[in-house]
Amino acid sequence: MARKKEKREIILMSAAELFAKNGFHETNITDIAHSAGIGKGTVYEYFSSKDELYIEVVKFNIERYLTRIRTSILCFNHFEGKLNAFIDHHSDIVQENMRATGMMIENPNQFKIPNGMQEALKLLLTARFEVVQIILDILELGQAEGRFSSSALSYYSDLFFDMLNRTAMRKYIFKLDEATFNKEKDLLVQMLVKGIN
Amino acid sequence: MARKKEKREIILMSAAELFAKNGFHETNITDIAHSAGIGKGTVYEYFSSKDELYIEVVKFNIERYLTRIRTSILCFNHFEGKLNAFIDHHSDIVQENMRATGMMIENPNQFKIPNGMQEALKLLLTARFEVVQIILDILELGQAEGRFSSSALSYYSDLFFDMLNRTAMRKYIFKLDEATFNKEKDLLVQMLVKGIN
DNA sequence: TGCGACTGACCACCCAGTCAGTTATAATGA
DNA sequence: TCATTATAACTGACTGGGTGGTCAGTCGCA
Repeated sequence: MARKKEKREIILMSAAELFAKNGFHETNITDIAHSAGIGKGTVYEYFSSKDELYIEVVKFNIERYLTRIRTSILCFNHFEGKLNAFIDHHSDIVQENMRATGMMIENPNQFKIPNGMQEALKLLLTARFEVVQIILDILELGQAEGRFSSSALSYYSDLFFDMLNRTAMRKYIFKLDEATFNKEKDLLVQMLVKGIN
Repeated sequence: MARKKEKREIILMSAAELFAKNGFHETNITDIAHSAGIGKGTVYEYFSSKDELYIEVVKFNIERYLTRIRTSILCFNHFEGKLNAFIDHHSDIVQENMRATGMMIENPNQFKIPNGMQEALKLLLTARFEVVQIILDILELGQAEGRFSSSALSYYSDLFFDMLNRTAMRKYIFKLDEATFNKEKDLLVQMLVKGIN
């Protein structure tokens, strides 16, 4: 029984890696099975279709992301601590698996998704809302601390998610050294704090 | 002769529309041909493969986007005018064809692209650089006008492209009325101007 | 009448999903 | 402890559907 759950996890991890690296269409079930060290048929013992597997991978990634972010900011009580923890952990996750987080940005831009994948899209949209809500909570805490006053924190939260994401990606894309990256993170925070009206 | 070029354009437009609406994999040549009002074989008189057609569509979209943006900001001489023109026209283009511009955001996030499509990825990355350069020029103009002083305008330009894009997309996603959208555009500009260090 | 534009039936290939057959594991009993 | 059986887990050759690309033949214009 534990064995069953364990193997499911292995398939999920292999699929997550391949989907992340190559995308949905360029990943086939045979490759996933091979990467998980099992036969193709076995995949279908655990997941009823490629679409379902993809949805489960999305769920898996979202779960992992949210858990990690929520845990990381839990131990801070003030605005600055929470914000920095969020920024650092988000950056780390992007670094480790750019596409898994990228999906939250990327997929919601698409109108039509293959076959039964509307489900995956909904999950990603919901996940984005949850992340933005986390950011909003942090900003409201900052507001309560008198850092700024604004009636548009919701808009800024939404924007900030993309700003942070781009900042984290820049490190990867432009192969920035740690010092430059840290400087950009500072500029990001300053822009947020000073820019909010 | 003119006829030949004209038909090529028709195929390109049909393909652009379908790729934009449904994505690469969910668009097949038969549909493109049908939408262009021609037979499937004819498509291959003008384009050697689906990949090449996609690349040409990407070029076509980029060209159209850059031309329009450049033209729109040309007739302004000062920071504010140029910035607002850029914002408005970018928003309009996003509105008209969200995915065509979205591609500039979306695709560069992918590492592996199907078959001979690395070309398309390179084009999109280059296009993004060009847009960011346009923004940078505007910001430097603002700096020359004494609006702000910073040594990181390049970073802010890069960030601003995503900020603007998200702002424009919010209008569509959340079906914002014109007044709310205008308010968010104002907040965006204020955040940029006040947030730059 | 010749030539270029056009066509869609056809082919070759890919791949998700199936299933009959095999292997591992657990259960039972002597 | 081991033989036997039952059940679950596993497998990969195979199938069917979908689609990119071809090409022999048709059409229409000069």
